[in-house]
Amino acid sequence: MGRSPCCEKAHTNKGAWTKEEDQRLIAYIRAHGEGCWRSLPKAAGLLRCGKSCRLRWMNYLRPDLKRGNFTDDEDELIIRLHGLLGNKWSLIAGQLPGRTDNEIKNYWNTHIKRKLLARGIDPQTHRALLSGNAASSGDGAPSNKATRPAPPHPTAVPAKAAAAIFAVTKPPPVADSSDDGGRSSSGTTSTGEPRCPDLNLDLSVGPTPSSPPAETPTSQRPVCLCYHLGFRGGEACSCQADSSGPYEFRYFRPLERGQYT
DNA sequence: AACTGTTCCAACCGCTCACGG
DNA sequence: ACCGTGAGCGGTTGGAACAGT
Repeated sequence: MGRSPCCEKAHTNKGAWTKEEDQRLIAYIRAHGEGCWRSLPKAAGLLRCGKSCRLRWMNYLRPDLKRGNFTDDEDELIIRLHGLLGNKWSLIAGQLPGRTDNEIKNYWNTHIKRKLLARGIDPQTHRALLSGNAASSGDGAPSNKATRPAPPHPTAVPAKAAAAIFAVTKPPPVADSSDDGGRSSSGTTSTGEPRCPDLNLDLSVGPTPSSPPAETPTSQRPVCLCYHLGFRGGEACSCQADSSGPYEFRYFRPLERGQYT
């Protein structure tokens, strides 16, 4: 049995891509678009595995990629999303336009893990580490955020549930976005620029935006995802919550390709 | 300057998922 | 319902770049 190999290994290049290979791949995708990665290498005249072409394009050559350092906002969002989703890098990347799953995964393993450990937080469970090697290390970690309690259910939600959470839904009415006082997760700064220009999420939990819950018992109310992620009290979302949880919830939607630059 | 250890990231590998026949 | 195929995902690795001695 066994799977057939994804490509003819004997005649494929491996390792770092050359500029010429990059140019060929870019030119081909510009001309024909993405799709059918298996046949792309041959069609594009590349001695590469289709998977390798896809990876190179997705992680490095795509024109909408944002290169450069992660911002503090992105850091915090990644941490919270990881607390909710676990190692679902592609889902996390879906909420960070211009960032790739591979990039986020690398960044997590090289930076954020260490950052959390310095805060005294276990990067896998998002719970406080046992005293002894805890946050007191004082290497400059922000204090407020370090003391935020871990989410109630820190382990990853099942993949399908996670995918459902991030299901693309109909965007909310435009008028709705104008009266949130710039306090949503994609709010604006005093200069009118988006405070978090890349965080235009449309995460739906429960009913779709077109059918908001009417009279729902508290225990059955849909949970605002930004609330779940810790953006509360106007920190980054305008959900109205009282001691029993959020009454209103916002729906976030990943930007369509081309909506961001 | 030379060597060694560490960090970081691009790329690979193998597995699972989704879909069409 | 089942099976085969292709796409996508997450874990891991190799090696270049950098820092320290």
